[in-house]
Amino acid sequence: MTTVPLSGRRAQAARNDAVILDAARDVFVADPSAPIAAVAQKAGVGISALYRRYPSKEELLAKLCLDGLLIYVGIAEEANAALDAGGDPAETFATFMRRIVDADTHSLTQKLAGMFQPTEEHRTNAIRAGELNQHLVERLHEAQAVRPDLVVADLGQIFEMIAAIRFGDDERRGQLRHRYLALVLAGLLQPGAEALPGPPPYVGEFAGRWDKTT
Amino acid sequence: MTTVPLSGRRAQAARNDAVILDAARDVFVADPSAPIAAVAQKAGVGISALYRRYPSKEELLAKLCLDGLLIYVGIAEEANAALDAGGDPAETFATFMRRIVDADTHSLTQKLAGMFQPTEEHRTNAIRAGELNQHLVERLHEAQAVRPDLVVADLGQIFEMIAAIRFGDDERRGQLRHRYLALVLAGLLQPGAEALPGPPPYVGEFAGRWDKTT
DNA sequence: GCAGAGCGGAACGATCCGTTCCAGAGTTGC
DNA sequence: GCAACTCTGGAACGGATCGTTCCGCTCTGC
Repeated sequence: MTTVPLSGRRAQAARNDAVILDAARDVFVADPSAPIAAVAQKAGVGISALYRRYPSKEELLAKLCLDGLLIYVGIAEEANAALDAGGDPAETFATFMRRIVDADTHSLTQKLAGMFQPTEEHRTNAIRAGELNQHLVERLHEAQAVRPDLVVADLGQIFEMIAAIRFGDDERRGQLRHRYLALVLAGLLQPGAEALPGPPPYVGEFAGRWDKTT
Repeated sequence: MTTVPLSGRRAQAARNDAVILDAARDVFVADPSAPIAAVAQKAGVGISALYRRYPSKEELLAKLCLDGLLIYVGIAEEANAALDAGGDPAETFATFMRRIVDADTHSLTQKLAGMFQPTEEHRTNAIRAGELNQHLVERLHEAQAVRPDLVVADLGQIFEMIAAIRFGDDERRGQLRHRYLALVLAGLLQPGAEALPGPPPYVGEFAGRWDKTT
């Protein structure tokens, strides 16, 4: 980030950097298999402006996904820090879930996984995210803030469920997602609840998502 | 259904009727935009066998969707009947939800809506389903079996969330869906719960889904 | 004024998919 | 036993979509 005010073509180019990335995020969050032309149109630029910055669609998706991972890791770190600092477990957990849902990192990470060759950076951050999740769930169990059969892999499935609410514009979708997140949390924050049916998911079940299929 | 054992080409044709419909249901439930060749392959027949029975992909989808609607209506009618007969509200409701999830009618109705021109039969059954939902929710509120801010349109969103769990084979997917349905029900079956945040969905919000877009 | 960075969008080639078509195999009526 | 017919598998066709390339233009920095 430079504070020097750029002018003319350079300024437009610098603005386009951000505009294109924003448009790409919006478009691919709404539809992971959207054509690249849709991104250009949403950004209000030509296709050349895209290919000048990213050598291929795959690299653009990889960038978006990595951004999503980093956002997730950041929020998860803050939640863990808050817990370790003695914050109220239930409230900290609820805030964590709300922040992840608002950032819609699930649509940037899990939904985009498999559409590009993951880099080492993707892998390390995905592992880091897993560690943070595990730490978080352990703390919640220690504090007996959640139902005893909550498992790390449940988090991903819950985000997947919430992300499936795709109705309406940004604001309405956010409202509805918060509604159902609150409903799920109401089921989750019951330390004395009896066990949910069936074997729980385990993290390894979902690892295959990152394999590029085509 | 005839009890006369058919032989030769007729028998094969009769068998293919069922085989094709089963394959189509499996394929399109797994991926609503799957190519028709995938159905033929899954059914183990040629493409001709499909086009002999349905004049176009659209009509096949319309048939599957109508079947799904009828299944939904049937299950909803039984739930309402059980309630009117004095069955336990919470248990009847849970059973209703479980049966819908198992039948996966959401993947046959909502997910397929918009991919074909709906017929009058689709419309009347969709309306009927809405009436049954409304009646069901009213009974549940009268019995104070569920949280007071549960709304008819919540049912559809919940089915949408559960249907978003698409992992693994049939059995594993069923297990996981039951797990998260149980979690949601745990949040739902709380007559004294405080209100969920944000304005609730209303049925009209989702009506646009049935419009054919292409 | 000019070299070149940055851009818009047409054009290209590959892929996918719904539908049609045809030749052959099995079945039925006579 | 043979012609007519039904049903089938799958190749072939035509249209649509989409990632990528390419060309000509504009504007800027010097």
